[in-house]
Amino acid sequence: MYFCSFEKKFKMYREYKSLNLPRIDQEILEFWEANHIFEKSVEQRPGDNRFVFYEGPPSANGKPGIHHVMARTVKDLFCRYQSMKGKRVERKGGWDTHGLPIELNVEKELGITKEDIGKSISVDEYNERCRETVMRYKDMWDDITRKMGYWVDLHDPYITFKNDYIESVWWLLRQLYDKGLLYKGYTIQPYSPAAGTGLSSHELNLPGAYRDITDTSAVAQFKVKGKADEYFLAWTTTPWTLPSNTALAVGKDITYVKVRTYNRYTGKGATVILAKDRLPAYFTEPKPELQPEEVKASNKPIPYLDIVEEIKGAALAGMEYEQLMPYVQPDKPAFKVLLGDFVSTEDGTGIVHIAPTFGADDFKVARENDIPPLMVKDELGNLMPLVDKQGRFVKEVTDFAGRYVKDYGQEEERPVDVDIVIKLKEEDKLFLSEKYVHSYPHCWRTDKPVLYYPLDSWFIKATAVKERMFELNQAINWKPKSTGEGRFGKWLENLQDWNLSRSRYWGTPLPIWRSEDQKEEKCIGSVEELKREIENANQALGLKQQAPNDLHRPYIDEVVLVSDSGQRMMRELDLIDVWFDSGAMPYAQWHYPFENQQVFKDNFPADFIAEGVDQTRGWFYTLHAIAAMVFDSVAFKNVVSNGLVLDAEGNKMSKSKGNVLDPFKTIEAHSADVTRWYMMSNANPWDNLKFDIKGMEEVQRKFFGTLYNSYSFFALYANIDKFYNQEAQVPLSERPEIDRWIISLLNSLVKEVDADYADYEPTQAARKIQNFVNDNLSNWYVRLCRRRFWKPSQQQNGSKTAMDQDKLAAYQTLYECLVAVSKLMAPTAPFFADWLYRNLNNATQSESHESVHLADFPVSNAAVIDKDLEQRMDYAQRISSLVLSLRKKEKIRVRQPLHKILLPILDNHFQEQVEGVKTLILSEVNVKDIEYVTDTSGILKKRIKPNFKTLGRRLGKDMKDASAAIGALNQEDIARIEKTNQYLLELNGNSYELTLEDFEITAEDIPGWQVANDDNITVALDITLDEELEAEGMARDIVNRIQNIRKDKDFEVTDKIRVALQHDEALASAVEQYGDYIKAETLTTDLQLVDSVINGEEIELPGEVKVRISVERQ
RNA sequence: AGUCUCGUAGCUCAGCUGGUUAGAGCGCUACACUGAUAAUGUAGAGGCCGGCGGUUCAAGUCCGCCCGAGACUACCA
Repeated sequence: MYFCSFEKKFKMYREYKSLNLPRIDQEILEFWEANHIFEKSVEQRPGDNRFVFYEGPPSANGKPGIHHVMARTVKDLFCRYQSMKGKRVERKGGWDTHGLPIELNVEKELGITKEDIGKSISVDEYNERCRETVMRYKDMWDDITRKMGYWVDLHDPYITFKNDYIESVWWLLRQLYDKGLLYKGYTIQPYSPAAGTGLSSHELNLPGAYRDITDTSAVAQFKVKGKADEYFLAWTTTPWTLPSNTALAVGKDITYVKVRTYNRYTGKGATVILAKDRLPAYFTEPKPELQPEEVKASNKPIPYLDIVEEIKGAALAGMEYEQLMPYVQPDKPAFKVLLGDFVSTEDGTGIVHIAPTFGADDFKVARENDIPPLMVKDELGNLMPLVDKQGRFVKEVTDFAGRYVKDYGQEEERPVDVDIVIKLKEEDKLFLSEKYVHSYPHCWRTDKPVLYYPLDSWFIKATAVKERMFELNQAINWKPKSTGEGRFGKWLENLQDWNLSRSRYWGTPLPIWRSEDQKEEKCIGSVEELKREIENANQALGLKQQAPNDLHRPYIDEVVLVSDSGQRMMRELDLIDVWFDSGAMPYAQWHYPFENQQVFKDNFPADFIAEGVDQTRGWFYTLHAIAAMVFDSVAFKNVVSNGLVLDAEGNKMSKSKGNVLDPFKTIEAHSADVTRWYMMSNANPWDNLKFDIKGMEEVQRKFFGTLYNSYSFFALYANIDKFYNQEAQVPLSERPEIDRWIISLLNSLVKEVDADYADYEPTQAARKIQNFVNDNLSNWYVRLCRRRFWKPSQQQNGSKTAMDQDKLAAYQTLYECLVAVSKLMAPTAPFFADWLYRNLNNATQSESHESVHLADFPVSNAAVIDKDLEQRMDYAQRISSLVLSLRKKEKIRVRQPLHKILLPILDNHFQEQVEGVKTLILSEVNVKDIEYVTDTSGILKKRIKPNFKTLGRRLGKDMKDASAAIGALNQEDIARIEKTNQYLLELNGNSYELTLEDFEITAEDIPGWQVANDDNITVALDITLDEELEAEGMARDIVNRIQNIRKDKDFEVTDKIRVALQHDEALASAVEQYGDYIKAETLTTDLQLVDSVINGEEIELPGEVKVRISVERQ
């Protein structure tokens, strides 16, 4: 692979035909693996200086997508950075292996539904299938992990279905249980009567779950207690819940009115109460003479007699009313008006009917106000709501007993809602009934409507530690901040208890056993305890049970324990929410507290985690909640939540749209580094990324291409000159301005990039590196210094060619920059960075690290940062740019030297600064001199503007006029202000004393010259030519043509040549005066002007001169 | 429905605590350069800074409302 080595100690710098990034990926990957670079990068750092990272476990049940590359780039980058900063960064991998998606997957593959489990397939068979499925794509995940360069330890990952893991989870649950934070309660959950199962919100969010259906809505009249003909009006889209009504809710600040009118169905007089804002929805206008006939049976708003009273909702609270449909009596006082913050006046009447058994809000507000739900006892004596689990009314609701409350395919004359409405109408309890179209959730499996139904569940009383969680969150550094304060903070403020229960099969079983009468229970916190309890039970109940080898269902369900009073206890059949599994990883990954107590202590809490924003209420929350509740601690100190990866059009990538990008193909085609760099540099990781291949190509060309070019350039000449960084460093003070400049910039860059990485700002870091490489290193430093590298070293003592100091300085400077850049970019583009570093360092052996990832992050040297110098070079760049634009305007080629630049100067410092970079500017733009034009010359035309910042505050309203007045000042005024440093501004009767700093004065023009401006710099160019300049210009053109020929003929850069040039008047003085120059530039040993050139080629020179020239290798 | 993010040139993005010609890169067009050459430089065209209203001497920037895109959470009479 390496070229011949002529000095044994050094290898040459590797040179390439072209940049092939995917091959670099491959080569470096092999190198890392063969030499265990990842392991070394961890182990070489001391254990008492850790940076703790938690890997959020992916599920290997699905294939990795491009968004995973995004999330993992963020993770990898900061870990690599901290590694280079000297931290020991262990990264234990993990797999999330439980949960509904896995079960659904298996069911789909087996073509079964949940009901089949335990019937057509046994639970252990089913779980076995889940266990197999779970790791289905593990190889693919491992592969993408390698290929994208994500360093994570996959040899010993934590796996959530392992017994040890489950045991730690049990231990955590036991801690919560002991703190009284675990309880069983019932709550209103989506429930599918047709499928006989509760549904998770995940299932409700499946596409197609919400569909528009037409329901019969009713506005019912609830009779106010103790008043004749006075009613609360409440609207419902589910009349079947009216028999279960036990309360009404109003808004505290909503204004209600009492309206006298007639019932449209019965014609009876009625005073109805509703929100004032909702009046127009039901009534037209007051009509004191209104007759009952006028309102008859219209579905439209009706007139009313008058408004009797206005009342705030707060004043209604506590009022009682008569039960609307008295089938079942409550066991406690009910039928009261409550205050609910969810009440709005957007639709309905502003009064909400409350059926605590069939609505989440209803349930909550009723419980808070101690209003009972309406329940009956089933045949076993258990309480149940007025609708059974099949979705039918219980027998106690006599009129409708046995009827389905929604459409479950039953055949009937009318929906039960309609019959209820008819009954209310007959009883003078109906104000209005209408058809109503709304979106309603359906069970994705049976396609039938879902009911909100009270179900038993186990909860974690998260609300009890809400404040503490909020407090702890204040200490977490969120990226971006808004996710922590907004999304996460708000979530914590409105925290609900955590519903842990899942009635499923493949998950961590809830370790709670209950006696049959439900009065005694035990929570098991370890396998050992389980064994002990089994032993007890065996003795007490005469059983021969053994602790199961697998803690999953169904084996664990078979375990019978015994209560303190000697009753049999069976396990509560629930599994726990998989999110608890992942939130438990800080402990369970180490099998804490059963093993690894010290390891855990060393690794808790995490310094850093990162996942997608969608994990805010997922993993981020569960980590936080468990740490807060069990350890009264944060689980992580810094968290980066990255946004989504969208397609180029900004659509979410989804399989159904077919716009999913295969991460393998992307990486194979464009390399991991381009993918990573593109993702980090294009937008902040927390913003959504519109993933566009064109953007990737741009990154490849602009950044990697340029950096590669810079390296190739360096390698080409360093090999020729045998520069292996062995010489003593040329002191900075002895290096040219431009070297000191790039070194200064480099050190500024190091400082800023270091700070950006430390602050979890990868985009800032990437952009700064990119900017440095493209604009400063390549387009300025290398471009301007090219000839320093290829000019021949000065002969010393006639024989020995030692590199002269200027050339050496150039090599040392460029080398230093390239090595530093490789280190700065290493966290983000680990492959290319290592390739670059190793190409450099393998040749020079200057550092002992075999990989850039084992090196230390560069340290900025404040002593070499020279802001004045940086500004100087900025002037040089801008002035050069202006001169070039003038040349272009005047159509004068750059090879034609010119006499001078005129540069107006406004202060001495500016002149000093420009003087420092004068030679640079002159050679860049091919001009002989700079002439500074000062004020005193009197030829400058100046422009004056107010300084809005200083004046704005003082002048206030007069600012506008001041701006006009100041703009109108003439050259003499400006001169006077500059001289006296004061100006009295009279405006609108006010006078203001202004000083120089209240103005911005710029030189704008030099009358009679072509000028160009850039902000506060103005440049003019002297374009007059004389013979000598023309001769020099011609000489340069001749050099140029000879160089082209050299290149056409594929001469080596070092080949010496002989040149014969056909004589022409136009060339004569050029060759005469600049012959030596031409020879030196082109490595010509012999330059002849001859009458005719037989061989060779024709060249064209300025002035339409055509001559023949012959160029021969010596 | 609520919460949060985003909306600036054809595309991707900068625009700090409000300060007066709104920037960069890419793309496009033209020109130049040619010992980094499947590179490089210069110039040009291209913007009611999503809309409306407000605060202010001054708004891309602050506030309110609306529209659009997206995410999450919830599902409501």
